[in-house]
Amino acid sequence: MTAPTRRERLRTATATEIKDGARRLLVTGGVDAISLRAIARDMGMTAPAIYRYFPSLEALVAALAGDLYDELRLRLEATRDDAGAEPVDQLLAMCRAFRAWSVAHPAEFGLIFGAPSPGLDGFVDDCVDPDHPGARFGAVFVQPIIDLWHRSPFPTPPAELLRQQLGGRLEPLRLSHGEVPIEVAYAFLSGWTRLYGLVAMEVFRQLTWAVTEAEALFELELAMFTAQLGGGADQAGGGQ
Amino acid sequence: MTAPTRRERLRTATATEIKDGARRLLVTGGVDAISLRAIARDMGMTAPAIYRYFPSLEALVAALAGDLYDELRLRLEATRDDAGAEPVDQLLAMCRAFRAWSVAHPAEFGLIFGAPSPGLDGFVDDCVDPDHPGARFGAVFVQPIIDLWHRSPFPTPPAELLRQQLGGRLEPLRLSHGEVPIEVAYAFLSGWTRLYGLVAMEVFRQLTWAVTEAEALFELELAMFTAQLGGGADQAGGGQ
DNA sequence: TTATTTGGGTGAACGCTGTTAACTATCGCA
DNA sequence: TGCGATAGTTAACAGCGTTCACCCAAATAA
Repeated sequence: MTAPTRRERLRTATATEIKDGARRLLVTGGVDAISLRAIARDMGMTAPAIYRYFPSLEALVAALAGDLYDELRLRLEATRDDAGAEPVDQLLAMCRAFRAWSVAHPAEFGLIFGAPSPGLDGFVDDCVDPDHPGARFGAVFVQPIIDLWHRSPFPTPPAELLRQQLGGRLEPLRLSHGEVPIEVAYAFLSGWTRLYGLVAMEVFRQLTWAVTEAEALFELELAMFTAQLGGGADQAGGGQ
Repeated sequence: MTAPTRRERLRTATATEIKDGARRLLVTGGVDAISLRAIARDMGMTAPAIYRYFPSLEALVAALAGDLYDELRLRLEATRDDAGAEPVDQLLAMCRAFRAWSVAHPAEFGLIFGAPSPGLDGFVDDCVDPDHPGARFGAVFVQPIIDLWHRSPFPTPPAELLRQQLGGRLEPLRLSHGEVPIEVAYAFLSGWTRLYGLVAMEVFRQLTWAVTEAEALFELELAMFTAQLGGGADQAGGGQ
């Protein structure tokens, strides 16, 4: 790991400038608005020059998606580290931070958590690799749940039932986290899908026909979830 | 409502042929692959002719989205009508049918339940209108839950808490369903977001890094949910 | 029956897009 | 000083949504 040469510094600087331009277009006009020509125009370049940095538009978008996963994960890790030692407090803070980032960045959320366009199929399917930004993000919730489980086991379906129903289907998870108690694995999957569903429906505006101010519903669900965990420290409150 | 003239018949026939072509392109190549020129080519026409039927590509995609909402809603209504008189059985059958349709039609699911592209902003925001296909679809789950609530009230958070937290924010829902008990409104929102989250994560392949065969997880969650409703008729089972 | 209006379809064109090819200038190194 | 890699250029191709002017056949009116 030697110091980067001048060439390398310029190269990564240009690459991030390209990705910044792509993100700006993503935010203002959606994923369809990301165009090599527009990015190059904003940079005072011509479009073919971008091919020195990314082999195609889709590869650029995939790289941007990876960066967004990392940005969100770093945000959640910082939130966890600031939330004290109680795992339940860490989890609550992370859930709120996840929603806050998602609501504040709907276009970015849509890119990484929405319907994968066929061009990004490769990117999303590579998630089986534990080093994939998507997998690294997903894993950020696992450790706090393990901690919580060891500190004060929360009620779950009986382990025999879980083993029978989920059994060997959790091997991808085990591959990245070693031996995770199956109750923890289930709690993670159940909780993560609930969190995702709630936030995605709000960001995608799928609830406007039924409810206004989805944040109230979010805080309510959070309170119900912690109550289900066996009554944690911070219940309800916290959301105005 | 007089009989349609010959002109009108031909017109609607051509319009549905256009939408069929659009759907075919959606399925094979994603939403980006829907192009007026490709549709027209497949029909033996030229692209500008389509403008006699739809004012723009986005309008065509919005119309297709509306049709897909209706298709899914009709499917779920048929499922409900075939599921006997017990509301809990109706709900379980509808949940399974929702997942089955979504897994079988990932591209269509992505169009109507994924990230809304800025071009479809108008379409999704119009969901506040109860006659909007999206709102009509969402409402399909409400009535069975009302029935279930009246037949055997399931445990919910106390009504005072719900009123305090959700209060007037449910007016859009009330607008389409009249006076819905607030416990029912909460149960609907909570259950629908859970169902959506689980199915969307499977269809969008957001769980591949953690679990294989998401159907097992789905059936497990379904069993947990019915248990939470106070132990229903059909528990677990049903999914191999 | 004849004249006319309407509606559906065509062809050409504009400006945009991703991508490739050939070419050029510059930077870093021996 | 000279050479090779690197980063950029221009030109071009094919495809896209969209608009315009035009045309023809079918339905309608006289």
